[in-house]
Amino acid sequence: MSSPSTPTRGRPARLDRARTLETALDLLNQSGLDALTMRRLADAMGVQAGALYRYFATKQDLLTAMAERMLEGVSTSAQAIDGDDWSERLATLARAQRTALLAHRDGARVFAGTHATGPSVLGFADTFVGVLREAGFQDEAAARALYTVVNYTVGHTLEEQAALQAEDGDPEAVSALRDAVTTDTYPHLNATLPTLTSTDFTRLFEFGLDLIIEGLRARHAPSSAK
Amino acid sequence: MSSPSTPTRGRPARLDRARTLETALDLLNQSGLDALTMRRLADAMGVQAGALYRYFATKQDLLTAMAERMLEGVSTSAQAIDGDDWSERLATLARAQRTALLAHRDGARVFAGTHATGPSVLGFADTFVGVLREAGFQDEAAARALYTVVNYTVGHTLEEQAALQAEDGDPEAVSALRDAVTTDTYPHLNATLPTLTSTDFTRLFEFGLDLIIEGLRARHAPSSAK
DNA sequence: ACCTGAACACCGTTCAAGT
DNA sequence: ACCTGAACACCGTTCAAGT
Repeated sequence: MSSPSTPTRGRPARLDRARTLETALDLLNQSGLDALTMRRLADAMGVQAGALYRYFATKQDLLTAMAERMLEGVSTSAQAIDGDDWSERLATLARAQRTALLAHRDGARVFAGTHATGPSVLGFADTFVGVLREAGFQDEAAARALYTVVNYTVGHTLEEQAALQAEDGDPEAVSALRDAVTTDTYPHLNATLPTLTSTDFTRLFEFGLDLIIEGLRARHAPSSAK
Repeated sequence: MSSPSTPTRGRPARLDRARTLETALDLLNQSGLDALTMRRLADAMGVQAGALYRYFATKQDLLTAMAERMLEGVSTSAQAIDGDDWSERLATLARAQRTALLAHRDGARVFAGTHATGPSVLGFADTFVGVLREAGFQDEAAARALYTVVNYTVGHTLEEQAALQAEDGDPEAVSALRDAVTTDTYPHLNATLPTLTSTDFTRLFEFGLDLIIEGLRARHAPSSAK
């Protein structure tokens, strides 16, 4: 409860959780997740690698804190839009999560690889479930819908950021798919190739999000039509 | 086209892509992705680590081949169920993908971390898009629906396998969530806690899959009501 | 042709010792 | 109290040299 970060009478610490987290997120944006090592982070902080372990028990711990930090403020984005119906508020929340993950290089990979349970993540989840419960959905449906939307959003953004990285740096992989599909072996992929290789990820995300919300609407038994 | 694996007159090779792939998947099941190193795989094959690079250019290459291998046979599973309507065939395909990923430890993580474009993956995609096109969906909708379902399935299974690992080995994390939620800070999470912490992942997967299919049904303009 | 041996340039993590 | 220095036990990848 008081180990580091408590004001003491010793030398002022060159390290602390908040500054380290900030530097780690900067490093992530500049170099990507694969290049984010404890040694490089320590270097950026002007310190030896071992010193980081006074503030983060493991690298996984650091990544979890980063994931939590990335979602800071996402839940409030939907409260601003009050008065809208539940479906629009849900869509706003999902879009806010995607945007938050996209805001950092490999953001979806960091989030998917951790199990953050800080106030940002829990606040987001609570707001999400609240929107549905107040709209008259059953508790079970509301909780399951949270997972559906979050898992879809993370899955989509994972794919989106992977595709963005494949574009620059490895353009062979894209044309490799094109070549493989351009035969009579995969007639349906061939026929839909323009859409399959489209880079309009926002449109793609909206399509799936709309399907899920439409599905929710179908099982919506309005008790109090607010 | 003929470098290794072609029958030659030299010593019989102790290594080849197929056997190495098999061993890698076994090792994955036994020890998990984090313990799957080139050195340990080489050890299991009775060979030095460097020798693996005659068959796989990089570790990423090996993982991609593993992902492709994992999805072998998933597309045929839906062809067996002929005569069903498009929605049931779609659900069968999605379930088959989840099952294939669940069949290997960290299967979803391997799949999400690669960009496999082999016949298993492309065959699956072609079958999926074909079901929708033949049901009368527009090309654009069919292609986008593929991404929606696949991204949802991967996102869900990623979460499912992560939760399974968190259960045994790190049971504090689960109760940590319970403790954090059991306050008046997150009233909606508190009210839905039983569903949120349920381990019936099949039911959870079916819920989201059903929402997506219901959403597709809503925009289904039947041209030929087969 | 296929594999070994050894190296290169790294990793995450720990911990006595310094200040 | 906070950080250094150095070590431990590893990594992925390359490549001359052997057989």
